[in-house]
Amino acid sequence: MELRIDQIKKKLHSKSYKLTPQREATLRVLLEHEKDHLSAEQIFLLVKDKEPEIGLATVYRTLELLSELKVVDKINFGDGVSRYDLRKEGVQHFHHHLVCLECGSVEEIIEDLLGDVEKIVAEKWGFEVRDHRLTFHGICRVCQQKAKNDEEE
Amino acid sequence: MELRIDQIKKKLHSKSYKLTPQREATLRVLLEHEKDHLSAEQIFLLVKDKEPEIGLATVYRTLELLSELKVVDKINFGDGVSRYDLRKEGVQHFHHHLVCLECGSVEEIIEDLLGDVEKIVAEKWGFEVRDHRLTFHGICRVCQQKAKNDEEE
DNA sequence: GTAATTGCAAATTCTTTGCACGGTC
DNA sequence: GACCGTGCAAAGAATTTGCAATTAC
Repeated sequence: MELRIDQIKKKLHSKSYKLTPQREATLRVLLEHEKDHLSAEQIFLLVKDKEPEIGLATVYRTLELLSELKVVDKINFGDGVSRYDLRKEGVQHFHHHLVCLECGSVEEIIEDLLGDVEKIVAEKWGFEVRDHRLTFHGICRVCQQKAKNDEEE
Repeated sequence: MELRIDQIKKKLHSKSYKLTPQREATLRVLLEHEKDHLSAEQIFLLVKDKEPEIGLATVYRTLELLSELKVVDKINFGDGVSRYDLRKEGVQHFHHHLVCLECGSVEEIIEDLLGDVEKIVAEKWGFEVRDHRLTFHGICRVCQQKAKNDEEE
């Protein structure tokens, strides 16, 4: 984790941004909740535990900055809020998501399933792919099992 | 087009909703702009030409209703607004999008490129896919050409 | 007739901005 | 001391809601 923070610190410095305590606290929250797809508000509340003085606007500004540096990705699952997701280290493509329509859980797929598809898009549509967003909506394993159990009753 | 409206009318009635002039005008706008990914505001302005008395709230309520009936899909390209896209008739899956980072154009891919990927998700993650959202961000053919021309100058 | 629907304005929610102050090299 | 970054409050944008009046079936 310290390593990760250090890398990001260098990235900031290379563009003459500073790693302020507020920014570091925000980063730590993101690192501690890598799988959670937090909203700005949720991040703000968690950061407040470490840095009680921080304001919501600073969190927004930090997240925007980290987006710009490609440290986080801003995503949107169709509820009204933006969520922020740390880029996986060393993984070039943005990961995919499985959103359960039943329980709302969000699972991540780190593997890149779109290699072939991107090739097709490049060849057939002449489109140079830089990034992608792929989300599946459906029923997760747990809820499928639950439905099956309910039937048996 | 009249056929399409009639089908939707039946769908509404089957859930004891009415086809009001406002709803019909909204539908007509959507049908006339099938490729355009309009925002609620844009739809509102277009509907106003047909039904000057309509209010923005009604458009929002209509779009929500049509979403519920799976007549339209609500999508989000990461700018602050929701956009609404008519479901293609007879096409089960939701189509994909190519968003150009340079000029902002949005192209549609109607073909389903995800058949194999959905199979993998079902087998490997035990996830029952109901729908998907796939958007590629990159550089469109036109902007690639433009960049090439600029280089040559 | 009557339950559904509308328009309007006010309220909410999420996010951004203006600005004076504080910290850092 | 210039400049970047911050907190706060106010502004802004998108969407939702309450309600009295209206309308489709």
